[in-house]
Amino acid sequence: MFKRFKIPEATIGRLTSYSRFLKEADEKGVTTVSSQQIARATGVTPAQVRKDLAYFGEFGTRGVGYNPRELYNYIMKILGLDRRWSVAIVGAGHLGTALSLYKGFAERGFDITCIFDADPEKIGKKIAGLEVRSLEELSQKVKEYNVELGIVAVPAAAAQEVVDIMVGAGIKGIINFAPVNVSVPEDVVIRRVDLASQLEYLTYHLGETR
Amino acid sequence: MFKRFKIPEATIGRLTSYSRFLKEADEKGVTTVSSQQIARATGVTPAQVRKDLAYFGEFGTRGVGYNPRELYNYIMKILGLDRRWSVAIVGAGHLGTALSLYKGFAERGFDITCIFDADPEKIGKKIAGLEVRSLEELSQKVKEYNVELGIVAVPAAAAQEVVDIMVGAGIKGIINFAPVNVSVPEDVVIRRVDLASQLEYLTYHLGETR
DNA sequence: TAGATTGTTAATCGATTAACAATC
DNA sequence: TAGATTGTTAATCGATTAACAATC
Repeated sequence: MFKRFKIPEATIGRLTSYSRFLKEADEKGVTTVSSQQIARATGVTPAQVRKDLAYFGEFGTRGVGYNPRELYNYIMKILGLDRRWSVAIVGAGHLGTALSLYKGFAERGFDITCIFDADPEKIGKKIAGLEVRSLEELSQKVKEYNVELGIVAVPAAAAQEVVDIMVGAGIKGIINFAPVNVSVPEDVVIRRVDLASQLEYLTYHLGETR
Repeated sequence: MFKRFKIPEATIGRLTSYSRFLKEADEKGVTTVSSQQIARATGVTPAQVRKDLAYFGEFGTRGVGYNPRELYNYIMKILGLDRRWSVAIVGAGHLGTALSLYKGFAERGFDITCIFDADPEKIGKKIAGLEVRSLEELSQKVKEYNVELGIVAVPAAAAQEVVDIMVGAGIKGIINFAPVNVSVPEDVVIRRVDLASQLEYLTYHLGETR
């Protein structure tokens, strides 16, 4: 879309944090921000900010700075967040339930529209106003709700099978919370979030300072 | 501890995945693995594997390879996982509850030993066999249970205050699930896990392929 | 010894930072 | 115009990969 050449993965993460600062600035009524202000607020260098933005276009005015609202809108467009996304969660256990109820998703444009589980005990129950459905219904509901993104919150042993079903139904982007790597076709984007690994980073760094 | 010079952050993440492969190999009774086998299993180059290990020492035998059990043990030591860690969770909402019940932590040596919440409605309830306690008790319980790591699963507005209490009690490593950046003293390691950002990476990459 | 694989150095690649011309 | 700040190029820094001597 915007991508003309290879963009560092880290740039995308930084754009997210720039956008949060810009939104706040706009809400405060600020009409101009400099790369230095963005940099200070997000903990990077001003050159980094300008370089990150330069990958996608020219959004500022020399000698002046950036308009926070305009730049925010550009970044949201770059990140694909200038519209809402329909998301399915598979796994209605504790984690799946917690994620279904998490308000932060809707705030960033992600609507949890359906929840699935394999356990007959859970099917039919309501979470966040949504009925938990069987995996057999997934394909149909994905079409019905225009689901494009999925979240996997099932045990490791079930993850690959669940992902296959999701991919088969046409889901194009998946977050995997199961502690196992799963494979997907080339055109599907998958990202694994490993909860235990997060703690492992801490213990390594604590050992380091000893 | 092992660190003699600066080690790439990515190396630490890769060590984690090497360790998982090595454990499996050992359990299968394999007595020798090569850097090439480790590389294939974890999706990196053999040179990368050897380089990552070289930061910490010499663990293989030239012409032969590595002993999976030995190398696993070395890596666990490097990561600070050659012992168990006591972890406190603050926030007994849906996410805090899900994390308290998550079995994957104990498997990697992390024992959730106490759970705290500010809400009087939740205090006294039991989650995963543990009583939810008030924040006033945090400092005392941290000492009692030798807590060194903490997980923050509270709303954004409460996160900084909660982190301050944790740091005051002597907790040295924190995972923050609240959607806000919090500050800590230099000697405390903090890592933020932003759930909505995970989905934002997907939408960017989906836009890219359009 | 011949074959294999490590540990390490040198080459390459990529990302960040510094510097500055363009321009408001 | 003078001062400020962008967009971009060049310099630097750091991480990955390739190559190979050491050695089992």
